[in-house]
Amino acid sequence: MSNATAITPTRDKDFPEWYQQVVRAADMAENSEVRGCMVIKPWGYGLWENIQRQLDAKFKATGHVNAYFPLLIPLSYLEKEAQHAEGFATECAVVTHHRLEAQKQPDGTIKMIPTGELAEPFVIRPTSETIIGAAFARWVESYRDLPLLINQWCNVMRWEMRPRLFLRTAEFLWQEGHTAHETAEEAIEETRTMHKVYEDFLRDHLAIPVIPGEKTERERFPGAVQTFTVEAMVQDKKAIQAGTSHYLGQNFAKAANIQFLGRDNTRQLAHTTSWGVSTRLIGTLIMAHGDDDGVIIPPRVAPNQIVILPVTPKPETRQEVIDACEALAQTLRAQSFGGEPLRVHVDKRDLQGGTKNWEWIKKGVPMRLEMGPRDITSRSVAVCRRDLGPKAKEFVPKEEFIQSVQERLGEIQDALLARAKALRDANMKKLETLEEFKAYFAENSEGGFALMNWAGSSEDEDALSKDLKVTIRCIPHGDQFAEEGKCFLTGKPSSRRVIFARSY
RNA sequence: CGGGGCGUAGCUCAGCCUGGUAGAGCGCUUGCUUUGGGAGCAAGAAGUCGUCAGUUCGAAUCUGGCCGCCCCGACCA
Repeated sequence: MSNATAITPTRDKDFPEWYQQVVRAADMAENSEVRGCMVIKPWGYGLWENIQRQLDAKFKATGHVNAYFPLLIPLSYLEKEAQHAEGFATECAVVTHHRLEAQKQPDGTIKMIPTGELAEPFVIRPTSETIIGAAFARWVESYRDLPLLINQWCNVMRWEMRPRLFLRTAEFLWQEGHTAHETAEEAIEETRTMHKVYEDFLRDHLAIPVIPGEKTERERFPGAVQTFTVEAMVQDKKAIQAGTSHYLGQNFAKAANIQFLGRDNTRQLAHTTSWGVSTRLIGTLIMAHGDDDGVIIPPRVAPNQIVILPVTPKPETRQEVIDACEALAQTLRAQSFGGEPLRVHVDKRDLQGGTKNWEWIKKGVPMRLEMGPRDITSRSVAVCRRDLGPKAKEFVPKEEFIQSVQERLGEIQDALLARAKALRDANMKKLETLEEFKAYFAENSEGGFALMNWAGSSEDEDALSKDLKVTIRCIPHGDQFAEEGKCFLTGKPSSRRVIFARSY
């Protein structure tokens, strides 16, 4: 093959199409016969399992426990919180029947006809605030029952108009944390804690730098009092919301009647929160780190961190090479990275070396090792780092490699974070006027994160969104965004810059 | 839900305008050659041309209904 890159088109040529091709080339997922629903293949699911396990440990460390709630939500539950109901109304799958009747057709085939209409339809959960709220109402009687700190790993369904693998599918996997607290302060504290957990996880595990901040009213979760978000920038300079945590006030407690007898012997409504990340993280990771040869997975979450490719030019030495590779794999598996045993795979398939090599490049394995007869003799391995070019290869004495493997994986992890951070910082710009703003987000311009002093209304936001397809991604936390100035649209005084960007 | 396009082998598509029941590339299988490398040559397997109906001696090709998918908008973790 003479292709300069493994993926066509390249990122520059057509980013959305590149994304689709990368997912396919990495064999992570495919569209299924069910509209909007994907099949997550082992390589993609393995990544999800690692994300899941590592995040779960962080949830446990912050005092949460896992539980599981029904997939189906009584329609009436959704009617209890008006804003929430409206927010999800247009994307709900509804279950109306509970049995089928087989009808024989004249041509001998069978048609299944739904019968047994339900008195009250169920909605397939788009999120579980309402049904978990109902459980909380039963579980909470006294302030002594609080806080309630629950997480659930599950699938949810939102009937999206335009699905895209990992980024927006009708069914997706996620975790949703739901907590109930005695006071507003404590609930807000919980919301901020989880917001921080997401920020840390994205940075330290996925090597994605994010900007933590708060959503404006317009972008807020339906029914929430405050929504916090971590916003990432991907390589086409668009923003993607990578995780959210919501302070729900007493809105859902009121709707579900989560009441407790307080320390002062009066009945009070609980303050609740919810927070979640989804398989969208995988899409974010791909768009943040991928290159024109495919995905690049940060070592901490890679299904395999190291793949060993036996080089077997002659049949008579094949077994010897494979044995040596297996032995090396065993040695490496005894080592750890990020607190977990190294995940090492020996690719013994009887395929051409180049084919296997490119396959793992496209899948984004952080490190590839090649070992052949000559390397056995010289007691060395050929080391290829995925974050460097496909041809970059370093011959390292085997013992030295074993000794330095942690450090080497750490370097890749760090390099990916540094690269993503450099991209984001280079595409974040303070602008002052509406003219500059319009030019920044003009049809053919690159765009990015525009940092703007802002004091506009939701209606102003709406207008900008319709006009330029740009929204306020967040009101960022942190001193570097605090700045006295005038709103670029309304001229009103503003003490903080917000982030505008096009988004996924 | 509006506006446009498309449904032909596992994948990407040609053929349709000018009706005569199927083709290419990639992938797959086998063999030979090659190989520190996504190689070459040869042979082979694989499609009731989305679906239902109409026109016709005859339909992938013309006409209509239905279903599905893709792109552009509104919605979105």
